[in-house]
Amino acid sequence: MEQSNFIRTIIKEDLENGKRDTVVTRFPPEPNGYLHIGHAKSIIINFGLADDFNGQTNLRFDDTNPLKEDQEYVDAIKEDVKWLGYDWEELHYASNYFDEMYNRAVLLIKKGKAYVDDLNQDEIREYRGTLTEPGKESPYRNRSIEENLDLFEKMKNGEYENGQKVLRAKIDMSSPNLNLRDPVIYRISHATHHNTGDTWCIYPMYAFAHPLEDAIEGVTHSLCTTEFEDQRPLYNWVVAECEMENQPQQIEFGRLNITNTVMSKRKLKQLVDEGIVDGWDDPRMPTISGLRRKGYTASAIREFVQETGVSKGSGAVDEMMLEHYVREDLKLSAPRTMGILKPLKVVITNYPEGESEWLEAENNPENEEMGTRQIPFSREIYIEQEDFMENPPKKYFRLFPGNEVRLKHAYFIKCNDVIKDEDGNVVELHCTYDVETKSGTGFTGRKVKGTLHWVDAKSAVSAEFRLYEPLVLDEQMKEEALEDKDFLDYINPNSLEVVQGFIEPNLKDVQPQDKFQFFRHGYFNVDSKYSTPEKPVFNRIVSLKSSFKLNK
RNA sequence: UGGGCUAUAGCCAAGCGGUAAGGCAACGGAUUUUGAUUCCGUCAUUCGCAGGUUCGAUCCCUGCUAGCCCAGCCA
Repeated sequence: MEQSNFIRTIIKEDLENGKRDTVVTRFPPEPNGYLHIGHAKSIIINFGLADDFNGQTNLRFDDTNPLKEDQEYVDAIKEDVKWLGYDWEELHYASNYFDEMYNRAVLLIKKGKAYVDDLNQDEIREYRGTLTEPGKESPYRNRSIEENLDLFEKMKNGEYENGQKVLRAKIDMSSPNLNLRDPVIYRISHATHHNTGDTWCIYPMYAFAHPLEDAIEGVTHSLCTTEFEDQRPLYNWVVAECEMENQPQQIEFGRLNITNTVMSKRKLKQLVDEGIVDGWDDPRMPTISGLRRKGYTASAIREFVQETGVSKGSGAVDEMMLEHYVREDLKLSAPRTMGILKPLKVVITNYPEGESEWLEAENNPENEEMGTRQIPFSREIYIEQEDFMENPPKKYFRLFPGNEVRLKHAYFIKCNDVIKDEDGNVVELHCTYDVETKSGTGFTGRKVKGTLHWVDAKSAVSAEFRLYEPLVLDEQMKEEALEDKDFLDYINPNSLEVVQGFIEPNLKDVQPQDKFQFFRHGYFNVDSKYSTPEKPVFNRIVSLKSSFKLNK
């Protein structure tokens, strides 16, 4: 059952009442950075809606500003869209329409609907007026059509410096909608474009270019975010005055916000440029590539976005919801295994020295098709440091002196002695095991409250685990407003914790992007950048939910 | 304080004049060799507020209030 939302309703009506007989959407990123999960929402809405109505979706690079764009971003964007599971019908570049756009601008001039302005940037701003006061007309506003044509051509021919002249639409300097106060539609920029090279030195502005791109491609429903709502009258003006055959309809939806998540390309780029993160695909980044490297699956992202809905609201979705969908997705597909993040050695004093045995373990008790594996067990093992307390509070089910617990897939052990170093730190535990309690034998003689995961010390494989927290926390960001600080001053110092531990020997050949559940720790992904055959590196995708709270 | 937009549970969100879907979170309880999962149950007599229209209003009208967006030669 597909969810109901206002855009779907509009499209359905357009189809039913004959306003449209097909649906064409487009995903139009500017190649000036990597895609983030907010873009994923746009992708899913555009491709999803077109799919549902047997329409088509194009990928179009909105590359009208050579100063900020780069081929690297074009490539990354294509990869991310594909990885999310979508195939575009046609691939376009706005820059391929520069000739057409130029001609349409000339048409506007000929119709007396556009003029070349000599005002500089500051003057244009002053003449624009304010939110509450109307603007005033530029002294160059009433140049003759011939002069405008001549000047515009000279702009194109490179006879002026950057900023010396612009082409403006002639609309209404007193409009309450600032976008209609003679918006600039072409500026001079002597810059090399990633696609058109040095062919052009004038480039169309978004407000002029975007509606033309949509119209040229026959887009029916041009879906964008709400900050473009005020541009809609201008969008329609451009389509009409440029006499475009197709008339796309712009519809705006609320952008995706997630708690404790930076969702601004500008800020994300800042984090990358200043080296605060390890590139656009740093697992802490909300980029598609970052989420992928962290271990998120495309289907989890799709589920999340779909369940999160489409509306015009501007609220923030709880990050817990994103985490929920990746747990849900990996629950049956990720093998469940044991990893020790912060090891504490345990010697089982009554286990024969030099001996070891193999124990059978299910790979996923909720998915029997995943089969079983054999894991070694012997006299010395590692358990988690936090699974032992010398002086536990009430309701602590794990190990403490005199207490007996179950070792997952193995035996019951009881803690007898605590070995400490000179500083009083617990460095080793001496326990005894009970042969009769072996897993799978159906032993019911007595019960224990806790089950611990463990790894055989002799055969354990060293591994690195990377644990993440949000890069910035909303609570701390609130102070930013009060204290006039940059958001970089609020980077969470605990956003990355690296620990060295152990994994089961049968995990020694893991490959990048392999995903596992380590019992009680959560879901992990083999890092695609730092993991090596000698030393696997695991990124924690998400922890398991836990109702356990240590109250001291 | 000009214009545009939005207000439904702690969060996201259906609902389109006939008496409040769903998901996340939370909280009980059962099962459990992951304090996980699973299961069962609880969670808006009321839809920002105040009026009005109507037999009947979350839905239509009016007026308030709150929040978001707009003064790039960015997109």
